Amino acid sequence: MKVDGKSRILVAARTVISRHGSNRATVRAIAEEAGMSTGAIYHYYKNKDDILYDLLDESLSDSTRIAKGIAKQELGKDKVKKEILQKTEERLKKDAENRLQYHFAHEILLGNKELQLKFKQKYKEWTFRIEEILINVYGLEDTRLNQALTSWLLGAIDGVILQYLLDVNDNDVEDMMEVFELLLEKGLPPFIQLLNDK
Amino acid sequence: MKVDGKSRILVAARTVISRHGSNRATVRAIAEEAGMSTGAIYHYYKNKDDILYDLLDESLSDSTRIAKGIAKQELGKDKVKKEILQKTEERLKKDAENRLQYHFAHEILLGNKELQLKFKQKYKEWTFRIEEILINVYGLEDTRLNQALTSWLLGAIDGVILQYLLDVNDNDVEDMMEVFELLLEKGLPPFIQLLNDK
Amino acid sequence: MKVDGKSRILVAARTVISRHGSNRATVRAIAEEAGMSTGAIYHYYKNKDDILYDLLDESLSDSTRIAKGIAKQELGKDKVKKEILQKTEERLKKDAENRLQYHFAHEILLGNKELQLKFKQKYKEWTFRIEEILINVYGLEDTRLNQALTSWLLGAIDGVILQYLLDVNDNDVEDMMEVFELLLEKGLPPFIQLLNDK
Amino acid sequence: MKVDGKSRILVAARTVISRHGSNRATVRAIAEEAGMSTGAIYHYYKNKDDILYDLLDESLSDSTRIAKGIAKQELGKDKVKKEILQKTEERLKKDAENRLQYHFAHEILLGNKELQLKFKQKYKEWTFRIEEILINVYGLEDTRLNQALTSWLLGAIDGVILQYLLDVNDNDVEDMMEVFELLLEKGLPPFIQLLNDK
DNA sequence: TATGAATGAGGTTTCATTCAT
DNA sequence: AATGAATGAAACCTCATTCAT
Repeated sequence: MKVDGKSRILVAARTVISRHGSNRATVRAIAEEAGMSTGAIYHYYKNKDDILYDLLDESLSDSTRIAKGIAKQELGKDKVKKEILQKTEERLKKDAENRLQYHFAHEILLGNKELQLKFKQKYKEWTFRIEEILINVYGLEDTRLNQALTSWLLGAIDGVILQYLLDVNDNDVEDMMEVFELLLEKGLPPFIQLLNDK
Repeated sequence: MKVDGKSRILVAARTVISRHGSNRATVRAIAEEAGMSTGAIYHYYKNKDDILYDLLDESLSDSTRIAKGIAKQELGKDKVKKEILQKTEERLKKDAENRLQYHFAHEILLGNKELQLKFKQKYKEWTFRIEEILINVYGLEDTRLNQALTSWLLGAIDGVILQYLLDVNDNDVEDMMEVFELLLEKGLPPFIQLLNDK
Repeated sequence: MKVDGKSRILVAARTVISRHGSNRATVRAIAEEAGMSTGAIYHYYKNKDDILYDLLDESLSDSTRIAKGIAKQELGKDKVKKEILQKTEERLKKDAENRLQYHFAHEILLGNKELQLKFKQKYKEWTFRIEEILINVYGLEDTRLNQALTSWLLGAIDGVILQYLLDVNDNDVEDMMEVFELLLEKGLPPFIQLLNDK
Repeated sequence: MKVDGKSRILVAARTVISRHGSNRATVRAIAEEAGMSTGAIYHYYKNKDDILYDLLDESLSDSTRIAKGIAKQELGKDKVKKEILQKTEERLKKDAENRLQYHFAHEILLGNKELQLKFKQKYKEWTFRIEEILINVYGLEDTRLNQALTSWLLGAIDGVILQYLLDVNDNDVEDMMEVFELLLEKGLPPFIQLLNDK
């Protein structure tokens, strides 16, 4: 079955961006990886940014699907926690995907407004899903600090991912997850109670 | 008093890299900001990367000094907590400095080994300082998961900083700090107890 | 009724080249406008230049037909003058057609010999027609400067058309035509007498 | 004496643009002609258009200076006419300069607004100078059609220049000038009288 | 020390043209 | 007849770095 051009380019771009040590994700490099000429790229995409957008869309959709999946389930609370633990562990290990996301972050830092907007939108959705879970599973009430709490949780995961990408975190993922599990099981419940009581 | 060349260049580089929207930190831009010619830059530095290294050194030293300062103090526990809160709040607000650090992160992701090593070294030192504080202030014992815990704490702060840089975190810094304070005051003690009991 | 491929391409090319603001008349643009693929273009034409040649032929034939039409008519002198005035006014207003002609001019300036030859041939014919009219209507005799006079007349019209294309001529076409009419009616007769007397 | 970079580039650009048969005035070609690398060009000019603007400025300033020079002189009428004839003849023969101006015209046709504005401004000034001359030398009064008349005169010259550039005008410049002289000497006076009487 | 002109490799993008289907 | 994916050369431009002065 022939794979269509856009898909090939996206796969190649993802590969190139993720490749450790890859100097830069140039159009030339993407084209080479995709096995086409640079000109061919422009047959499918108007410009380089458009490739990035598609890639981001894909990448963000994945994350969102997972977040939604967990939040929407009519599972027992224990199952939800297990689900979160598993997905988080998987994410810590998805080097390529994480590398990609930080590539986007860098683009945004360089001033790419369009990318920033897309990212912000998705981030809002994620915090919303997390909040949903905290409410359903942990009994979080509607406090003034709900959003701040979810931001800290999301931030912690992102921060640890970055540590792994930069290779400055020597802990086994299993150890990190053990602490995380303890947090979810025993740490969060009383902490959320504190917030509710405020 | 004449400021020496290297200092001028470092200040200029910091400014240029941090400048919001500055698309690229070119040698030309740094030279211009420093009020010298591009050629002059190469009198003081062998190449552009060397500027980065010095800058990273400076930047990391700052952070380390703060961490050391807090850990070494023979202060009462309350004072230490206040110190941490204040420094953390300050850091969340130091846009330029944070932007700089993520610039380094990006360079490392692109495969700059030398930078990576320096970063790793410093990161080790930070986690050590944090652990020290957790031991002195919170009575953390020598558990197998000490390092994982400190990594989560450091990661959370880095992750939230990144959220602010990317402008995807709409919470006031004050709200974020309120949750953080609650964590330090009421959340951590029982959590550390759990770890000790394991 | 099916329109044959070449015609469709010519119409499309004319449209694209003439389109105000159209930055470039690419084969792709022509193909799109013609509702076919780029490949199809090359079924009908060996290369892009050949399209231009055909287009020029068409365009020049139009002008020539008009010139011939006026010259050949066994009309009264007044009718001929009216005819000239009307056709000239029409031409000043045909933005698309004029834009096309200056596109050809540009190609010639870039060194396209073939185009140059075709153009030259047609230009000769036009000056011949104009001369014919000057002889029949104004009684111009066979002077040494006949050709120079016709060149000035043709040149004036071309120059003014260019002014309009470049949007540097703010006069109403009606004002321009009023002066032109005065020239044809009252200015040329004595001037031609002068030439005859030389 | 060392020639400064901008001058060298301008001279080279002028040469390249003017060169008959030159396929296109690319930055590479200009750099080659100037004896520098393409990168060096960008040391002096932000982009290619800026070179064009400088070139146009120069070119237009020349024309304007000539127009001003003629108009401002407190010369006798005969001297002014001689001056006009001489300058016009010179211009018909300046192939390189004329080629340059039509290159600008083409850029404007492609939609370069900035260039268009500069051109329009200068064109206004020229028509003003011509009108001045017509008033001082030929006694033209303040009629409604003054501007239209000057546009025709300017247009005629531009049109004839284009004929020469395209090599479709086989007349000797001398013959063209003879007709032009006759126009200035004998043709214009009665024609302007007609306009005044309207 | 210092300048800034110059290089050259490499970036993104455009486009006429070819060719398997 | 027709498609449209693909090529490859060449366009403009950027930038770390070198070097004569």
